[in-house]
Amino acid sequence: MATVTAAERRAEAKRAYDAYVAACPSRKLLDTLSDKWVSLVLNALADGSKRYSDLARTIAGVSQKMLTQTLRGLERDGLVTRTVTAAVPVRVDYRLTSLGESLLPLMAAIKQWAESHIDDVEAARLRYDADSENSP
Amino acid sequence: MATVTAAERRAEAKRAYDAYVAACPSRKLLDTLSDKWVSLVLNALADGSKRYSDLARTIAGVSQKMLTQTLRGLERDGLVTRTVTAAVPVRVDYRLTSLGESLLPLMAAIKQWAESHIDDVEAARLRYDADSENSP
DNA sequence: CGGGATCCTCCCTGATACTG
DNA sequence: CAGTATCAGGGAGGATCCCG
Repeated sequence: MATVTAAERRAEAKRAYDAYVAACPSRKLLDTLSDKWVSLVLNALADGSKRYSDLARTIAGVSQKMLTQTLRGLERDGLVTRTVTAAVPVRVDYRLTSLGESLLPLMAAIKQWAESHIDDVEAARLRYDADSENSP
Repeated sequence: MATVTAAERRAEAKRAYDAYVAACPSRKLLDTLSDKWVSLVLNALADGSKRYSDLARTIAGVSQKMLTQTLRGLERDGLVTRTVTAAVPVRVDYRLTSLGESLLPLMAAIKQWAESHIDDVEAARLRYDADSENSP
């Protein structure tokens, strides 16, 4: 890589995806990944396929509308597969694709970080709010 | 309201934070971390402190309202520090705290994943949309 | 059981203007 | 420069009803 001209570097920089650019597709993808329901759904599918009702039970507080909407988006983006088993009653299973599984460790890490650092954050909030009372 | 026994309360207290529970503080923290601006701001502060205007320039498309609001939230949660330098004109610098730095690798990984897998996702979308045209 | 369709309500967000 | 204040609109998201 010794002979990389400045022009080549400029061309590369121009071509590479950059999530800081508002119009860049990767920025929009980052926006969708930064959805509260996406991270929870992906984590919920960590250990194999789950039925729709299983997901709804695991992720407390999600409305069926948002769950369906989130799953549709993930399916469209190739992160989960949707399998309908014709039976009575109908059975629908969701499972991570290999692409989804490549993302899972990152989402799991975020979720875990939130659960293990919430104490630090709440302590910081108390300090911040206490300071705010004295200034105005 | 159901009666909650002392044993139940003890069991609840003993249980670790679980982001799947809607009322759990860690769930709310996960929600704030799952904010499109939060991930971008944290990434923008990766290599040292930055001024307000630097951040606004780095993160294309953010309104000053949302940037300020996001920074205030991050400051309150103890993820960034805000330093005002009395001068003309005023200078305000933002920097990650150690807590914020512990989160940075995770956010950077997400951003990088988005930039490197956007092609796969767009391909999946084309396939999904193509299939949808044949069914209705 | 697993949604689709509808309605309705905030709040997120984007301009715009002003200040220290 | 680094915000604060205010207003308006648009879409995200919840609740409800219904169907295959």
